[in-house]
Amino acid sequence: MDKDPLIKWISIIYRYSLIYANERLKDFNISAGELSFFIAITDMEGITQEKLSSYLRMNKGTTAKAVKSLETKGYVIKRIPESDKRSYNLYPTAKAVELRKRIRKLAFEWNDILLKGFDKKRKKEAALIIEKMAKNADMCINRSGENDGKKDQ
Amino acid sequence: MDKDPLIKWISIIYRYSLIYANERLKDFNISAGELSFFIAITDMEGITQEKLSSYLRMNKGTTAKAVKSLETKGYVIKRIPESDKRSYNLYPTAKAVELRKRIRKLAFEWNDILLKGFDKKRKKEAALIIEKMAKNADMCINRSGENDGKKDQ
DNA sequence: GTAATATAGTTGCATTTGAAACTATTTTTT
DNA sequence: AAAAAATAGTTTCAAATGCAACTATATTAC
Repeated sequence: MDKDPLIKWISIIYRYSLIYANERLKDFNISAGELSFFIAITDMEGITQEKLSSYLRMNKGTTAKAVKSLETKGYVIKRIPESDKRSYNLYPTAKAVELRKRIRKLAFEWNDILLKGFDKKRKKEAALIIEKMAKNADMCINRSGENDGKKDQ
Repeated sequence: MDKDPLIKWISIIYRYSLIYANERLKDFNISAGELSFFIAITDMEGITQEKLSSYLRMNKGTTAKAVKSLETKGYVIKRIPESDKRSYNLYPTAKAVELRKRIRKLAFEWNDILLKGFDKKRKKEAALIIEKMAKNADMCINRSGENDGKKDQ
């Protein structure tokens, strides 16, 4: 039954997700690694890199590189707010906003592939389980997985 | 509710799994990336790199590098079988066999962390769901997710 | 039995990512 | 307000991985 640890399957899902995303995103000149950043920035205009890192649980170095790349590609604009000159507010360009729906759709199509053969109830269950597992992992690594990485509501 | 695609959570679980494994494996001089290879080789003595790649759904280049590293570290021995001089049979060294139980335990401890707060039934359900999702991904990318990556029946 | 094809592995290059050291700014201490 | 600490980003290095081109051996076709 569980002769293989979960990490084996998680690893497969993750790596194949990247392969899928890279393939589907080719036309947009967006890489798989940039996908989550693209979505988050178009969803939360003005977010800082710090918040973005915490939202996606990404290392801030990784965030810096992804944002710079999206900027170079013309999808993101960085603006230094008067209130804090150390930070950037990140805004999607018109070009990014225009693509937003298509990119999101594509990301959710992968959900459908992963959940193929699941009935509605199990789909919901799967999403809850995955999210809970991620929060458990977060809690273990950061002792802070209880609020989706956002400021506490 | 599902404003974030599953890939966001999968990505977190995967990346945090690596962080956890790297930390826990430090003393053994085994890296997180080598973990699955280590486990598979100690479980299936004599397996070829080809089979290993297909079992773990890893690119064969990645497999080559991981195996070479485990060989350098003294955990794996490669033997060319008479039957096919292109291939290698991979065997764990005594040192690897000795560590096997501890390494496996450590990998499964991560399962417990991921599934913390799940009752027995939901744990089982979670494992099934994850495995099914991986197979769905595999089917999508390779059209071949129905037999655990082993030789086709 | 040679030529063509397939299979097993390796290597070089690129991308994704984390860690740690670094810079610059802001906040806190005293 | 100067010193110390915290915060936001950047950069360098290394690991994990996929891909594509490559070598070597085996199998299949003709």
